Amino acid sequence: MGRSPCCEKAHTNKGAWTREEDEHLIAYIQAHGEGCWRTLPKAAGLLRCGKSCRLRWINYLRPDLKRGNFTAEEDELIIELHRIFGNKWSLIAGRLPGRTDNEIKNYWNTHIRRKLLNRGIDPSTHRLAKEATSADSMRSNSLGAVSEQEKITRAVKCEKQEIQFERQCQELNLDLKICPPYQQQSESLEKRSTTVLCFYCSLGLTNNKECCCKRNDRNDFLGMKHDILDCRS
DNA sequence: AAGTAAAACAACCGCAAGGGG
DNA sequence: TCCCCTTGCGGTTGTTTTACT
Repeated sequence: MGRSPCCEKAHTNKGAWTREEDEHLIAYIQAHGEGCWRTLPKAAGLLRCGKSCRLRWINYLRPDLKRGNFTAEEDELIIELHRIFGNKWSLIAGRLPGRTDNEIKNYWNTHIRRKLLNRGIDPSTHRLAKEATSADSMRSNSLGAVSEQEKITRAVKCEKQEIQFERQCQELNLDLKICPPYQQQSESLEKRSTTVLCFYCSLGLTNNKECCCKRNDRNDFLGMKHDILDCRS
């Protein structure tokens, strides 16, 4: 006795959704809201698995989705967020209104990866490919015919590179606590909530010289307002 | 115009987390 | 506390579209 399958595979459709199925799903969710995905297909008269319905709704049918090409600013934002979060597509999607994790993931794999590679940047580490290669080889090479003194020298060099990288990360404000980072006590919430962030401040690059918003509050890390991390804003 | 390769997009699958009984 | 169920996530695969020869 294992757990029951998520759906009766013999009686469910697979593959591309038809217009009719889309209409059924939209109509049902508009009437009843998003609820139990497991029971939804039957209730909506769909021969689909609940997971499939959920995916279809979230990725393509939701009314708040933004279709169309990614802008250059969205590109850069995705790159910065990926540097912070890694392959946490849902977290990244949470900072890009109207975009889904699946959409971003596909876009990353088909466009941005290549774009970074063309820039000589390793997409997985966000470091210069040469730099990453030499750092890695320095680590792996330690078994070769290298003197103890040389090993120490290389280790120190590696350490320095890592410290430098960490400093760069710190500039991004990686404090991922639920509460926002340090805030000036004198600021009022009203004032903060109406401030529009520039691209750099929205990423937590609070001291970036490219900052153009010149606002007083530079602590609304990734759009966190009023002490709440709104991942699906 | 036809065939092929590459790119882009859509959907599925398996797993893990969290909640409730 | 444990077990089961549901949901959500990330990786992967399959299909369609576009570009090129």
